[in-house]
Amino acid sequence: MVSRAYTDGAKISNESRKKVYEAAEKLGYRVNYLARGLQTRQSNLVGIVASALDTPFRARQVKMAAREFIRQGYRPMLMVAETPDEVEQLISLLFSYNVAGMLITSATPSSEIIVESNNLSVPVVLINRETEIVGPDKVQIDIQQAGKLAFDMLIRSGAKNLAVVRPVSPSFSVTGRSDAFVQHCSENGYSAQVFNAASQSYDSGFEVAGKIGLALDRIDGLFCTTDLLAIGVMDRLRADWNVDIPNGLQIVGFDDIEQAKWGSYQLSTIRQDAKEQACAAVDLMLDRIENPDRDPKIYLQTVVPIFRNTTQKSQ
Amino acid sequence: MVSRAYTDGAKISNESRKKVYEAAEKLGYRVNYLARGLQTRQSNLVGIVASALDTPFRARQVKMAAREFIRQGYRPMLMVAETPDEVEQLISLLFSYNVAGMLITSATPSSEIIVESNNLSVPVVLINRETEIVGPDKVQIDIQQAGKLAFDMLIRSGAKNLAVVRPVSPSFSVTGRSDAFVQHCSENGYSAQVFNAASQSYDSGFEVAGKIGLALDRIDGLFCTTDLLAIGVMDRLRADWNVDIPNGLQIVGFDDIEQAKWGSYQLSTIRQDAKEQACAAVDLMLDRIENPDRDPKIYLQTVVPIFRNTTQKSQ
DNA sequence: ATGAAAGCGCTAACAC
DNA sequence: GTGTTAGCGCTTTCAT
Repeated sequence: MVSRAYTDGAKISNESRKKVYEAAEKLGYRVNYLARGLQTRQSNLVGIVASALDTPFRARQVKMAAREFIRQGYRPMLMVAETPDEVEQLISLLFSYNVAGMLITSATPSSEIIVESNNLSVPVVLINRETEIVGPDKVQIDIQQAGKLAFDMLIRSGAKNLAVVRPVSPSFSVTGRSDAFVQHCSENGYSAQVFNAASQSYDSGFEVAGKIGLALDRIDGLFCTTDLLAIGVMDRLRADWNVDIPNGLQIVGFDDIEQAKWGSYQLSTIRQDAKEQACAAVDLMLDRIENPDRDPKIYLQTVVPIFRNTTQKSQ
Repeated sequence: MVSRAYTDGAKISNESRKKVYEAAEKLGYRVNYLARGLQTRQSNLVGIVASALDTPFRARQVKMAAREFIRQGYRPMLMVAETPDEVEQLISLLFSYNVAGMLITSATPSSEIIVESNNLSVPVVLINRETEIVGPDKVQIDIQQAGKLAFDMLIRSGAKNLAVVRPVSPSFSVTGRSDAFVQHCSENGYSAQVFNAASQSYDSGFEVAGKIGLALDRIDGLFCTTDLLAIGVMDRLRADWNVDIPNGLQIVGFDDIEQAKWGSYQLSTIRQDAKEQACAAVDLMLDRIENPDRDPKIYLQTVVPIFRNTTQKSQ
């Protein structure tokens, strides 16, 4: 009886429904969605597994994903995991909550856990992660395009001697765009010096800039694979080597985080749209929920050039 | 039988337990925590209601809270709300998921919803929000101490003519610390000019710096109520007025976000520890869950001075 | 349109 | 230590 009042399209008179609502109001009654889910055998809980949540790009990505999930009637549980081990554990936990799906934007989970998600048939979508295991849908930037774009931006702005800064630890998206850049350079008859940074962070950029400073006479165009790296590099290069950017060195970053616009940097960069990414990911998941047996899809995201003041005006 | 295998301290032989586990492994069985919660009438779901998740300080705060919840065996649902209306809606939603409690770090919810949470007896903890309604536990910075500290830092560094930048829209924590600063100035025989910024953001800082630039001859010490404001102010003041910081103007920020350390800023600031804040909040909530009838508590957080390069060395 | 009963996956309580 | 049963809050089905 009460149940029908809260079920759309159930057979109940408006009169009764109104009565139920009034009584509910008085008693502070709420439908228990968890119990409902038990019966209907579906859940509108989803999981978001993320690392480095306090990093500008990731924060934006997660915010957008959470909003979109909520907008679509799903409730995201937030799992923040830094290490691969943690990722595994938390994913495993999510299984026990009967999540309708999960979105992963952190370390890539191991193949076993992906297999498990296949068996339990909970949809997984990976953002900017690579894995050979089939099953999960994926949202990825077009790393080839990204590499080409970085090359084009620097060359068209007049740079001739190229270099790239990338984190040491391999990652589909970040070292991937570096590789694509290098490859594109050599295909076009340029060589690119590569600098390895410890991670993707500002600090790593600041640190590796020590090495870049030493090589300044052989470089006039630098692709930094994340904006944070770029900003760290800029700060160090200006402070310790008094480098004039863009006249002494041109820099292109990647991500287009909020800070790239800041007056001290005005970084020319390549934007990956966090909102588009997040929405694509939840769309894929919802689509998979409706249609569990379809083949895995990849949403390939196009990346766009943003010219600010760390590159020279192209003629 | 199966149930006992997964219940700590249940009467079951190790042998049986092992058998159950093995069978579970083979079948891919998982305990359904939602169903368990239905029976035990308790849930380890909690809600985190946050706005401006893509802002450095908030991102860190939410990350820490989520991690701490997970560590303690709770599962946070993330609700991102920008407007007060959204906050209400999402809180209301959370009630239907039988959350064990909720942590709010966004616009302050209206009193009705607080009353409702009291009635449903779901613990609420507010971070840096004020409300006259009793019920919720609170974690707050000590705004009096904050105001005094900002004053002391500037005065001890040799500033004589003080000013403060604050967002127009009143907020317990942010305009509160501004008010405390102004009050503390006047108690000590100083006057403080106040500049109103549109919001707490970098852009607002950048914008209001237009007005500050005009008043530069009457100011040598500036308290910016958030680091983002401070950074925006610095960028504009350097670019358009060529101000020498700290020799021409000393600046103290608030929060100690990651970017405050960056080479271009090296902002002297007042740190509120996001991790401490988050942990205090979840502690309060868990304590309230165990002891639902205790009186509301306030955790008053002490704030600490960080001297970098936007203030002069005190003698 | 309404009432009654069964059952979702689980635990608690009571027998043995 | 183990088997059985009732019931958490809900929806669904089958009567009425």
